[in-house]
Amino acid sequence: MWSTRVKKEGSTIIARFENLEESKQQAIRQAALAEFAAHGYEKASTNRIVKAAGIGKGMLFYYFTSKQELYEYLVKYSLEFIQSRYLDKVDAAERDLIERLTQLARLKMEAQAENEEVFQFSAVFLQEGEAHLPQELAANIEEMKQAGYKLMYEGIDKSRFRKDSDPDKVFHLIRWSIDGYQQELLARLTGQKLADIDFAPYWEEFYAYLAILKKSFYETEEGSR
Amino acid sequence: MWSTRVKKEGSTIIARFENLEESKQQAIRQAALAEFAAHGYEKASTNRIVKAAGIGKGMLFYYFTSKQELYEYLVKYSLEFIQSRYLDKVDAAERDLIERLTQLARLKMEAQAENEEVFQFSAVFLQEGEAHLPQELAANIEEMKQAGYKLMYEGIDKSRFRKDSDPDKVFHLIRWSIDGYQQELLARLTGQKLADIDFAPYWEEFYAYLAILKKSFYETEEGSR
DNA sequence: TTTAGAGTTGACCAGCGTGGTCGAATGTTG
DNA sequence: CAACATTCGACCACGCTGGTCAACTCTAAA
Repeated sequence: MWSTRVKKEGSTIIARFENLEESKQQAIRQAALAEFAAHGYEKASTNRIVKAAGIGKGMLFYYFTSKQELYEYLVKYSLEFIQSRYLDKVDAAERDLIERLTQLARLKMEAQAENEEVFQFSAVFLQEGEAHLPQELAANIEEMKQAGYKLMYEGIDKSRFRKDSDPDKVFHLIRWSIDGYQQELLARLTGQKLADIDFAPYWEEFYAYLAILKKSFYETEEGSR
Repeated sequence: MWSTRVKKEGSTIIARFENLEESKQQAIRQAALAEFAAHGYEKASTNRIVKAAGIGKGMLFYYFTSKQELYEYLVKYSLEFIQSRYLDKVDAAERDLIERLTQLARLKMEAQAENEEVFQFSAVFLQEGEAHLPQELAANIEEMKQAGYKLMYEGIDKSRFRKDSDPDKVFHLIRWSIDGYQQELLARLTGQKLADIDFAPYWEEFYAYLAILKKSFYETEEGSR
């Protein structure tokens, strides 16, 4: 049936994995992502991965030739996930800083609720750097970093900020404030499954903070007064 | 000479360590702090510690009966260090939030420059929780957490904030802003020895941010206008 | 000079967890 | 039936673990 790719000459061993039912792929991926996220490359254990994934040891090395290849696959997968489920959704035409950051926060939250492990794992491979990775993948990581950077810093209309202060500094103060709220919220929510949480009350709280930020850092609309 | 404590009945094995020359104690302590900070309790290696400290394997277990005891000693040491070199120096009578946070930031920076490893290690044992620790020490950790919390949240005069916004929210926004600057500065400075850095320009930059915060979040002094 | 004992070393130990292999068992397909 | 893909976990060699200990040096008192 779907065995075409496997039978062909030049089929990669990894194709065996990609032709698995999605639910099984997902189980293995999540187990592996969580393991690497928790321990980093060197100290991650393939034994713990297979146990958590509910498969025999042999299968992991039937799907992937080595721990290394598994890791590379996960990096590639995470990169694609973050790009398509998060970065691509951002409207770069939004020139208002608070609107932009709110969008970033909301989309990231949604993507994170969809697959928490990917984001935890990405923190690991961003920190571990090029070690254990072919240069091509390392370049892809750098690209994604750049893309994220642009989404955060580029095309913002700083003329809306209060005129009596350095707009670059105001920019950062707003960014830090929103980051701070996000971080603290995430800390408050540790232990719970993100996907199960009703975020409505938190968004309300968040908007109250934004209102204060606008009042404090934006030029008032009514000229003098 | 200083062998009195060792010869006495009831002398602890750890006294051998405490009677060493300070420089040697320091070498061992720093090596161990760095190792535990980098790897956590379980994955920290006593072999790497002795190598980094420049002593033979045997000596570590001559000074400390076990890895566990070494860990407990380091926790105790770090607690005392942070208390005496940081928390105790804070002037809790300062009721202005920005002044208080500035003080906190400055004192923490100074203490961190004095012994970076202690702070990195403290992040580890705060996260690892009570595991590997006698309840008495765990209680001490909790005390220090509380003390830190009070220094950050207690006795602040929120009446100075702009009247048109929820003072608790303004409080947090200011806190996040200052935290954000501190974190970003620390990130910018990774790799350099904190102790070697001339912080003067950074403090200047910091004060520029504070001026904006005051202008934006504090009630203006000149009544109406 | 002898000697007791503190200080110091690193080879060594049993044990465990590692990434990876493989023969055998079990589908699945023709 | 045969051919082949899939699945398993016992097994392997190995590296590193926390901890021990016989041997050695150093110091200082007798």
